[in-house]
Amino acid sequence: MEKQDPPKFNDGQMPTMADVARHAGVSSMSVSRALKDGNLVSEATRLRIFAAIDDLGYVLDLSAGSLSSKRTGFVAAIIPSINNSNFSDTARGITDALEKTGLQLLLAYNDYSIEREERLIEAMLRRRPEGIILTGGQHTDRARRMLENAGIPIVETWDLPAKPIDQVVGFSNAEAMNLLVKSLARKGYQRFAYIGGTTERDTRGNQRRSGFLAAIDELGLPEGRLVSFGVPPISMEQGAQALGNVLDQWPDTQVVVCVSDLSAFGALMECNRRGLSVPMDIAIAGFGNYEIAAWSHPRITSVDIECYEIGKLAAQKLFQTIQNPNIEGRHELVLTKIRVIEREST
Amino acid sequence: MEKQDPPKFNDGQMPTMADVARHAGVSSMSVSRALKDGNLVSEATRLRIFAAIDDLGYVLDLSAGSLSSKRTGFVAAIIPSINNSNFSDTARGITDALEKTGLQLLLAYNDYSIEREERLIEAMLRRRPEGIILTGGQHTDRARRMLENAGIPIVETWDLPAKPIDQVVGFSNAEAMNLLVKSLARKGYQRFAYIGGTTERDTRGNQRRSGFLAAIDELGLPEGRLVSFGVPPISMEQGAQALGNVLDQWPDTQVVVCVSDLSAFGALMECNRRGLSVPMDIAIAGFGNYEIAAWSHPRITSVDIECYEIGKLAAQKLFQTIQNPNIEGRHELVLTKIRVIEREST
DNA sequence: ATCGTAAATGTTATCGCTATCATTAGCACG
DNA sequence: CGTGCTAATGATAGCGATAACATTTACGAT
Repeated sequence: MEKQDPPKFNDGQMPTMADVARHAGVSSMSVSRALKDGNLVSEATRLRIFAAIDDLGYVLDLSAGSLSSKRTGFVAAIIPSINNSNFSDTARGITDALEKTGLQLLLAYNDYSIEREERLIEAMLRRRPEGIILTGGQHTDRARRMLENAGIPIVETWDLPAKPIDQVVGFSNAEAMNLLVKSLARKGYQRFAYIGGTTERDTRGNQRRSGFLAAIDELGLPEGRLVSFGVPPISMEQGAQALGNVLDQWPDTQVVVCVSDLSAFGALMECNRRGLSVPMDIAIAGFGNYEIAAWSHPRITSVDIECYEIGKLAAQKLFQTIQNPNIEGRHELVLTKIRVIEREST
Repeated sequence: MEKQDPPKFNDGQMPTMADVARHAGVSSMSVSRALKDGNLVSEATRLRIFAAIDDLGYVLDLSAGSLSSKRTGFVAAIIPSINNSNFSDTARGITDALEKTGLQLLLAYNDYSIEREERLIEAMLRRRPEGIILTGGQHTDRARRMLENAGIPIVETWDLPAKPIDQVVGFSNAEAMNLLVKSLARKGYQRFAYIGGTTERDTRGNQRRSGFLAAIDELGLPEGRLVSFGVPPISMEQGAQALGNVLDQWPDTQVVVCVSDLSAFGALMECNRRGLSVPMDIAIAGFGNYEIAAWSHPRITSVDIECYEIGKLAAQKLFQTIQNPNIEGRHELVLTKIRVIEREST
C-alpha cells in the first residue's frame, strides 16, 4: 500500500482528507469512501481510517465535497416569522421529515416581507440548495424568475397560489375562514366583526378577511364590521385594542372573529378586564388553533390548519422530487385539512 | 480585451462564472471582482458584466468561492427549541445583528437534547461555519472536543457555564429565580411551591429550581414544595395539571412559582376554572416575560431576561472575534440583565 | 515624447473533495 | 495453474470560484 498524497507541512491548519489518508496509509479516495458508506472499503482499512480521523480530529469538509459531487445536501426554507408557533410548527414538520433523508435544513424568516424574501432567496440560491420550501404564493417578479431558473424543486406552502411556481402544499385560508363563520352563524350569531392586520403584506390574513366577507355575504347577514389593526402579525396587544374599537363603534356586536388566536386571546383578555363575559356578552373566535386557544379560560373556538403536517408533507414532496424530478404527479396540489374547533368562547 | 475561458457547451446546466465572463467579453476574475465589490472594475465593464449576469440568469456559487477564499460567510446557531418565543427571540437577535455583517445564519434546534446537539454540531462543522452560537453550557464530551478543535470562535449563551469553551453571553438562571422568590417574599408570601420539568435535560430549568430552593433556604421560609411535571419544555397543559397537584398536596400554598410563563399561564387558567381568584386565593409567578404574561388577565409576574439582547450581543461578539481573533477582552463574560417584573398575579 | 504611478484587467495555481476510470488482489473453477 | 470474475484500492482530472501575482492601460508630470 502506497501513500498517494504528497507530504505536506501542516502549519496549524485544519487537517484535510489527504492528511487522514497519509496517517492511515491509504489513498484519500479510500477515506472518502469510508466516510460516505462504510461498505465500500474493507473492514480493516475502515478501522484504520477512522482511527486516523480520530487521531487528527478530522472533520469532513462538505463544501469541498459538494463542489465536486454537485450535491450540497441541504434544502432551504423561508417562513414569515420564526416567532409564531404556527410557522415554527411547519418548520418542525420540515425538519422531522428531512431528518431521515440525510438532507439538512437551512431556515430563514422574512418578517412577512416579500422584498426580504427576495433577498433571502438570492442568498440561499448562492449556496445551491437542492430544493426550496416557501411560505405563501406571493413573490416579487425577480424572486419568481430566480426560482424558475434555479432548476431545483420548489414547494409553496400555506396558500393556494393562483399561479404556482412548481409544487404546492397548502389550504385555502379564505375557505377556512368561511367555514368558521358559517359554523358560528349556525349557532345563531348574526352581527359579526372581524379583527385583522392593516397592511397588504400578510396575504394569508387578507385571504381570511375575504373568506369572512364572503361568508357574511353568502349567508345574507348584516354587513361585517372590519377592524384593521397594526402591521401583521397582529399581537395580543393589538387584539385587545381592536376589541375596544369594536365595542366603541358597534356595541351590539355579537361575535368577533380574529385573524389569529393570538389576537383572539388579546381580545378575550380585554373582555375579562372590562367585565364582559365570554361568550354570554360577546363571543370570540380565533384562527390557527394555537396552544393558547386550548388552554385559555374560556377555551377559544378556532380553526385547526395542520401546520406541522404542511411542513412534513412539503418536505416529503420535495425530497421525492429531488430524487426523481420526473416523478408521477409532481404537480399535483396537496391539500391539507382544515377543521373548525368549537370551544367555550362561542 | 481577450476572451479567456475556453468555449464550453452548456447543456442545460446552470451557467458558471466563466459563461458570464465569455458573454461579457472579460475574464472570470473581473466577474468575480464585479460581484464582490463593484469598485474593483471600471464602470463600463461592471455594467457589461451585470448585463451578462442578467442575460444568463447567473447566480454566484458561494460554495465554490469559499473553497478558495476559506470564508464560508455563515455562522451556525443551535437553540433548544424553535417553538419557544424566548429562544426564537434570541434567534431574531442573532439574525438582526448578523444582517449588517454580511454573515448568514444557519439555525437549528436540538429539542433540549445534548446528544442531538452533538450531531448538529458535527453536521454544521462539516459546512465550516465561521463561528458557532450555542444555547447553554452543557455539551457531550465529543461535542466539546469538536468545538475546541474547530478553530473558530464559539459563544455559549443563556447560561454561565462552569467551564466555558470560549466566549459567554448569558445570565445566572439560579440568581434570576432567586431574585423573583425574594421579591415575592418581600410581599409577605411564605408558603411557596415550584412547578418545573421532570428530567435533567433542561439545565436552565434545573438551575432555576436550585435558585428557588436557595432563596427559600436563605430566607428561612417553610420548605419549598416541588412539583415536577413532564419533559421540558413544560407546556400550558402541564402547568394546569401541576397546579392541580399542588392544590391536592398542599392546599395552603400561597404562591406558585413556575419554570416559565407558559406553565404559569396554564396554572393561572386552571385557577380560573376552579373558581380560585388570583392573587387573592393563590398567587402565581412565571419566568421569561413572554408576551402572554403581559396580556393575560390578570397579568403575570415574571422575570425578564432580555432574550433578544442575548442573541444580539452573542452575534456581535462572535463577529468581532471572527474579524480579530486576538481582540482585547475576548474572553470577558458578557452578563445580560435580569429584572423581576411584578404584575397583578402576585 | 518619456517616464512613473495607479487603476484595470488577465493568468495561473490552487482550495479539498469526489467521479471516473484504471489497476491490483483475492478466490473459485475446470 | 491459468482463467475469469468480483471486491478493494489507487491515480487523475476536474468541480467553480478566488488569491496572488503579472501584465496592460491610462494619464499627468517632466
